[in-house]
Amino acid sequence: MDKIIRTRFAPSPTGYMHIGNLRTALYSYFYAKGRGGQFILRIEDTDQNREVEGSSQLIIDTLHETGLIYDEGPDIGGPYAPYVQSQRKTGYLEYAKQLVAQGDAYYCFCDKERLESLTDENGARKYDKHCLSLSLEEVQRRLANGESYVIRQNIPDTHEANTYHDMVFGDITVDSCEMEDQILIKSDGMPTYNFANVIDDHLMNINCVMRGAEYLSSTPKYNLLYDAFKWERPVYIHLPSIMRDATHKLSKRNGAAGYGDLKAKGFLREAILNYIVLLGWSPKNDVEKMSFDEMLHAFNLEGISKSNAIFDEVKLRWLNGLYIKELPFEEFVEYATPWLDKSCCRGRFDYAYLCKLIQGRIDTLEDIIELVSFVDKFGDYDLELYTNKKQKTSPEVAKEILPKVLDFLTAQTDWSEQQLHDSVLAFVQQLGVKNGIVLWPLRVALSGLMSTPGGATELLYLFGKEESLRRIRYSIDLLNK
RNA sequence: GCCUCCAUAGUCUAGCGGUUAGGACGCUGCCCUCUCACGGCAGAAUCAGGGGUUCGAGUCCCCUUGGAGGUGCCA
Repeated sequence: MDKIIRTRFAPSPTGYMHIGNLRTALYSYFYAKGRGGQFILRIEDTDQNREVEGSSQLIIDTLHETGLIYDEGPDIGGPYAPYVQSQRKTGYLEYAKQLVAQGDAYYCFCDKERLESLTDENGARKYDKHCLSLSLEEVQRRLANGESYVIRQNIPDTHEANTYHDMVFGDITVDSCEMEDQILIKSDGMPTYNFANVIDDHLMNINCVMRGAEYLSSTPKYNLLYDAFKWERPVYIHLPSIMRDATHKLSKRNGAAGYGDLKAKGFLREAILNYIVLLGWSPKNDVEKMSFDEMLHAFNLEGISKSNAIFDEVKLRWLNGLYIKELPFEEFVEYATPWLDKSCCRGRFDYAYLCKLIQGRIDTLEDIIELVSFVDKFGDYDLELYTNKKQKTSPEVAKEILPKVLDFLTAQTDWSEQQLHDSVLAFVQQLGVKNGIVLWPLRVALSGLMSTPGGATELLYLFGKEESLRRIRYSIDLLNK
């Protein structure tokens, strides 16, 4: 019987939820949950200097918001609690000591200066196993002296091929000589990521490790650790990076690299998740728009790409636009309201009607602000706007038509949307001209713009009778100047 | 420098020895239309280069080139 899959998402609390990390979490969640497995959250905060206040909560909140519900984690506990590495401190040193006793690790007292002297002309440095030769007595003596120390992994310096199988990249082989005797326990007593990671994954029964490809070449070192403890190695799934462009990783410094940044720019949760699941994975059936559930069931390892993917906000916008258009109207109004409050329409006009006009015309919620700004752009405008070849209109035509329209509208009592539409069209028919002859000049007269979200009759309704008539009169004056 | 990995249009990708190299974003054109947008249709655009292997290579191998990652008391 296959054992159940246990994956973990193990971010370090560095301040924000990077899109790449979110994708790793998504894949891990889908992989486990799509196969009846478990998904665990563990905070890797062994570097106390880099920890950013509040990050852990941000991670937890984002996971909740995106529906990546973990079975065990810092806030909900679980059978292997605690799920914050800094709180698990006690065990690591003991495990390291076990390795020392076995000869798989050793105490090192080298200071920074000596370490730096080992740096070669390329800036690379490989520890020379200097302290490996220290006698047991000397180590005891220096330890008793309270000298500062670290514990290093003892990796054979003979040429040995270390091979493991990665589910995405296939077999990876690294020569022992290429691996440095990495530090397991830092001088502050904390384990390094490299060590804590292995210990905790084993202790927490993690049998499937999904993470960024930056660990591809250091994984053999972790495997040596698993072997030294005689623990079973997990299944490895390394993921390619998400890039800003061909040569730069997506990062905080260059634009919207965080989930929160994207939300702030008016992207919807569903669209963000849908887009990033496709960045590096393909269902291979040409389907792109998928619900969370569909992604969960479709996700598989075969579809994971080996090469880095460039984050394309333009395509995200397209997908986001799709999601916005499909939003039930009431829901869209809810999403749009805060943005309308931030726009020049704040507190003016019928929000629901505005929403009706804009829902199909935006890709992000942020677009609302610009799209809706047309209401305030009315003023002196270029009369050439009345010239439209296709509609066969010109300033002259407008000058002739507009007063008639004004009279007609002034007499119009029913200002409901439907009535407005019907009676304006009936009026046009009565004049015996084509729709464009009236509608184009009217729309320009109402907006002073080349294009608007909504046509003439829609603008009439949006602005209301008083404002509409005011604008038309203004435009007639402008034409007569 | 050394090590590991990657390489199909501008971008995300399908392809797993025989295809008119498929889809999507973006772009261009047309249609629809009270403008814009939506929608519909059509189009331009890709196997990094060079060697092999094979009857046959985008697919397998090697080299070159380009790129990413690693080479931390960061994760």
